[in-house]
Amino acid sequence: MNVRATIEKSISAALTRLGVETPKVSLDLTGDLSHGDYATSAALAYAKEFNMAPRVLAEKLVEMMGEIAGVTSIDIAGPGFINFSVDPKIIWANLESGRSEPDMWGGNPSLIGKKIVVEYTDPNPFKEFHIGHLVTNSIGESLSRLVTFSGAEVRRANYQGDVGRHVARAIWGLMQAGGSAGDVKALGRAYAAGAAADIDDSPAKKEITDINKKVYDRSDTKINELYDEGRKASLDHFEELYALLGTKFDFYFFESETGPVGKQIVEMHIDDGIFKKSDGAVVYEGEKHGLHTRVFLNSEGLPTYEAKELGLSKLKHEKYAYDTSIIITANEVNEYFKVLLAAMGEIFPELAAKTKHVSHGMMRLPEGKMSSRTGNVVTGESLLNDLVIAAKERAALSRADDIEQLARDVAVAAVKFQILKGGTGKDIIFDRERALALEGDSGPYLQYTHARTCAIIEKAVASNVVVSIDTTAAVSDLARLTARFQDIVLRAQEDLEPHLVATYLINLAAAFNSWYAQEQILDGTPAAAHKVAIVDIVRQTLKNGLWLLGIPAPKKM
RNA sequence: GCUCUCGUAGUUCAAUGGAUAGAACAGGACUCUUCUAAGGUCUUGAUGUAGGUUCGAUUCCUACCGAGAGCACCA
Repeated sequence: MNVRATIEKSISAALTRLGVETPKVSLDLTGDLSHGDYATSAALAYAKEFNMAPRVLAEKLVEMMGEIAGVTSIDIAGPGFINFSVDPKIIWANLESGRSEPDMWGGNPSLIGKKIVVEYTDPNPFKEFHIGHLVTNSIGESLSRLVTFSGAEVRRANYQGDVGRHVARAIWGLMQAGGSAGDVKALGRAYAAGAAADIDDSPAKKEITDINKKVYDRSDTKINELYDEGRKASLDHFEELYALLGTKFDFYFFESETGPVGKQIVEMHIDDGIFKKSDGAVVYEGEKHGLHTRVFLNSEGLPTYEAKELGLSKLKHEKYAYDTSIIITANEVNEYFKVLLAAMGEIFPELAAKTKHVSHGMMRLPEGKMSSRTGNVVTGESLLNDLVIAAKERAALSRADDIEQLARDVAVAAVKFQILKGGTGKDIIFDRERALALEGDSGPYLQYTHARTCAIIEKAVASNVVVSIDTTAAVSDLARLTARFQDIVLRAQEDLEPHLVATYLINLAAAFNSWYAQEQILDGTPAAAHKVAIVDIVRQTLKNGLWLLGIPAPKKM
C-alpha cells in the first residue's frame, strides 16, 4: 500500500473511532511544499459535527492516529489543517523505482483489464483539416495515452463523414469548376464554392440535394468517380497529418457504414414509439427528458448525424466490446449529444451507460473565427506548416542532428501544449505570435528542459560518473515535486483532464531550471552521483509526461 | 425569446469548497571565462455586479451585466 492510502486509512479510522459512520476523507497534495506533502481538511469539515474548535479536533485526530508508517511528521497548521510529511526514504525509494522501471514511471494500475475506445479527430473527407481537428486530435491522443498509462487496453477510433451534404457540395463544386478530385486543394476550393452556392431557393441547392441522394445510392457513374477519387485523396492526406501529430488509429468508421445501420435502428423503433414521424421526417422527442426534438431521418429518408451516431455506437461495440467509450467532440454539438444519449438510453441502455462525451471549446485565432465556408481559411495544416517553418530558424541554431525533424517536433509541441494547457471545454485562443516565440509556458520550454537533462546524463555517462540515489539525503522540493508525478497522472486520468499533467510539468521544469542555474551538477565530487540521479528522474518524468501529452521529447535542441 | 457553456493581472492560462489567488507573456532592472541563455534572478499588476448558503466561496445557489455556442430535416 502506498503512503497516500495509508494516511487516508488512518484518518478514516480515527474518525470512525470518534463515531463517524462513513467518514469522507479528502487527502490533498499540499499547494505549497512548505506545508508538507499531503494535507487534510478533515478537522475543519467535521468540527461542527463534534461541536469542537477545528484545531482542537485536529489535535485529537493527530493523537488518535499516532504513528503512521512512512510519515515522518504530522503538523497542525492554519485554521486546523493536518499536514503530513512523507519519509524521505520513501520518496527516494519511489524515485529509485522510477529509475529502475523508467517506462512505467508515473503509471498506475487503476484501469487494468478495462477495454476503452477513444474516438477523436473525426475530420470530413472532401473538406479541409481545420484547426478544430487539431484540438480534438490533441485531446483525444492525450486521453488515450492517459488511460493506457493506467493499464487499460485502448483502441483509437476515427469517425469520418464520407457521405452527407458537405460531400455533395464539394462534388457540385468540382462539377462546376472541373478541378481534379485527386487534388486536396482543389477539393477545398470546390467545397467552398458548393457551400457558397447552397442557399435557399437557388437552383444549386436542388442540384446539391440531388447529388447527395446519388452519393448515397451510388446511381451515377460520373459522381461515383469523383466521389471515390476525392475520398481517397482526402483520407490519404489526413494520414500524413496523423503521422506528423503522432496518432495512429486502430479503427476507422465512416458515415457511409453507420448511416444504413443507424437508419435501420431508427426504423425498428418507430412502432414502439421511441421515434415519431413528423412532417415527413422521423424525430426523437427529447422533451420527455427535458431536451428538444431532433430529426434522426430527414424527409428524404436519409439518416442525419444523430441516426448515424446511433449506428456508430452499435458498430463500435461489435468491433470492440468496450467497457468505456470516450468520444471527443467540439462543444457546439453538446445539445445534440444529450438528445442522442437520451435516445440511445432507450435503445441501447448498456451502451449509453458506457459512453462518455468529452467536449472541447472552439479554437480561435486573433483574426477571428474560421469557417471553411469562406474558402480562404487558416487550416490545421497551414497552421502547422507555418509553425514548422518558424521553428526551423531556431532549430538551425540548435545542436540537433536532424534540424527538419526538430522543427516538426517543436511545432507539434507548440500547438499541442497551447491546446492542452487549459482545461478541456474552454475556448482556446491560439496566439500564433506567442506560439512562434517559443518562450515561457510552452511545449518547447518543456522540450528544452528535457534536452538539458539529456545532455547532463550523456556527459555523466561519458565521464563514467556512478549514478545512484543517496537514500539518506534530505529531500529537496525538486525531489518531492518529482515524486508527485504518479498522483498527478492518476487524477488527470480520472478527471480526463490532460491540463493537470501540463501544468505539473511546467512547475517541475521551472523547479529544475532554477536548481540547474545555481547548482553545479557534475562537480567532480562523490555528491555528483546523487545529483545526476535526480537529473535522471526529472528527465524521465519530463519524458513520460510529454508522452502523455502526445508531445515528442527530442534529446537535443 | 429559450437552453447550455464561460466571465480571475494589460494579454493567455492555473487554483478536487480551504492556508498568503499561482504562472507565463507584455513593461522595468539584472544575469553566459561554469554541465544548452528556447534558461535563471528581482519587480509592477487580478476574482464582472448585487445578494445568499457555509466555520470558510474564484469554486455552490439566485438575479443582473457581458462573451460564446446551440435551438428539427448540415455535421
